[in-house]
Amino acid sequence: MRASPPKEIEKYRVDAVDAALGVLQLIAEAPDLGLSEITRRSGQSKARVYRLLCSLEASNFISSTAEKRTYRLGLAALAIGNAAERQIDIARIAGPIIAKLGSSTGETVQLRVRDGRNSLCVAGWEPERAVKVLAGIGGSRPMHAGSGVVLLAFQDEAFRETLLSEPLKAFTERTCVDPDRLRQVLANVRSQGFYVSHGEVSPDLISISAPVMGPDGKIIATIHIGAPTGRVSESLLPTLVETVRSAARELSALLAASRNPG
Amino acid sequence: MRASPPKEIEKYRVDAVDAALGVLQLIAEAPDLGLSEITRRSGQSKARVYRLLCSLEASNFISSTAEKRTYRLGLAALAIGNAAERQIDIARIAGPIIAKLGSSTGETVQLRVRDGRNSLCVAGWEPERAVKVLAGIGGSRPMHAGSGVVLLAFQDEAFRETLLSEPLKAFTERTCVDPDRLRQVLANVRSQGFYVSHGEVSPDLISISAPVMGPDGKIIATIHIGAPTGRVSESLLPTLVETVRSAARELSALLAASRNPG
DNA sequence: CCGATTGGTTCGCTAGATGAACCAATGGTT
DNA sequence: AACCATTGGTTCATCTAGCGAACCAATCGG
Repeated sequence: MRASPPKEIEKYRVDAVDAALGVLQLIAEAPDLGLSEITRRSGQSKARVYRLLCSLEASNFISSTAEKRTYRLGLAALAIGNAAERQIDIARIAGPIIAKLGSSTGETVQLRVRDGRNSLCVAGWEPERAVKVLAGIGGSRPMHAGSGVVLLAFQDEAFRETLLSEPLKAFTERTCVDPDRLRQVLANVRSQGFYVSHGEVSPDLISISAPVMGPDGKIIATIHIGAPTGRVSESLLPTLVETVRSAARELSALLAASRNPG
Repeated sequence: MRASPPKEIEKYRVDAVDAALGVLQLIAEAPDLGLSEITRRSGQSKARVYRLLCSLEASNFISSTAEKRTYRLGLAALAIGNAAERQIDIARIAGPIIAKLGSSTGETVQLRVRDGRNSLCVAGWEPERAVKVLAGIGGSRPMHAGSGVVLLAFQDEAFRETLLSEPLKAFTERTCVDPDRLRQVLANVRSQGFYVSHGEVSPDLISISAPVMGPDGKIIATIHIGAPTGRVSESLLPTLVETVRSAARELSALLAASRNPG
């Protein structure tokens, strides 16, 4: 069977399916919208959106609240998500390590992977404290800020450059949006093997990230802890960095082991 | 706007979308199958399945392992699932109550709702013990066995009868598959307000379930604890039953409160 | 009381999805 | 090593199924 000639996924896509999945993701991001609003945001025709909604609803991927005629995710979406958690190696294997890192540091932990040009949180852990960072599992954002920087640092140069050549969104005034400075930062991350971010994603938030590498030397994910700046003193930092790095190494090793069964 | 005339969801369904969602669910249940096997199981034509797979993959709902040409759920599925967990009232609100019930009894907890003619686990909790029942979040099975009995007991009579009129699958030799006896059991559950199941779903497993009711008197879910039979002595049972029932009542109240905001 | 907007429905047209047939590559069997 | 069944992937003429414009009745806000 043909091994390498790249199969042409793009040219076989079924338009109706793409549109439906788009609507589904729209509803995931913005629940409780009505037909008209969904139509507007999706840029499709109303009749089409309505039909897609019917199909999605009939399969229980979405459900419409009885009277208000407004849509949100349904039970099938729940089921799919939980199946995904079991099927996706990294989410499953990382679980225990994330929990350990969390309870030993007492701070929120996130595991993020590249999803297209975004950084997506695939697993997380939250401490039982009044003040904490939200884990936001399933959340997605550009990878040029916060722990995403680590993810970006270890991508192919080509990918990095195309991403740097586009306008970069500033989340706070501390977000680095200058390509040249960012290039410097990325080089630093590559040589040091970790990254500490101060208020780049939201003010008063500090995060410490380290890369999870595959046996082929490619990056798989970033693991990081996030804490309110007040809780991370200058003296505490080095210990935390080492704790995060060792968790990242441990996860890298476990993943490598799982790929070569036996 | 028309209030009651039932909108005709069925007749607007888009075939390609239905087929795609079917394939997606197939992959959720049985990951790591190849094109041919998926084609066989879905009963569609190979070309169609291939196109659907392309669309699903392009949107990251599934991903194909590089060389083995085999498919499993992708990152978008994860993201959707986590969004669903946040959007679906019952899954979100039940979280703390489930955890409390779990840690106070030391046994696995499940919250199950009706999904079509099945009972679907929407949330769960597992103890940190060597021997325990699996939570199986996202799992689905017929509702005539185990805690599903409670779900069935409080459905409309019409629904109950149509379900009873069909052949009932026996999971173990203790599963009740006789319509008449089952009718008796259901009546009992309705009058007592709880149900204790011994090895109906799998041997050596006991479960104690109570219904979560809506303000309209309709059933919303069942909450139950599941334990190895050996850990539940005759003398312990009454206390456990009361603990489960009170958790169910608490959840019912919380849900009622959330529906009438303010 | 009115105009704007909502969710839902109809219908004729044709773009686009469809399935049968085909291909090359692979792997187990003899 | 020659075989055959099976795999993942591709093509193309056919015709159906999805399409959007237009429409409807029910609400809502003012």
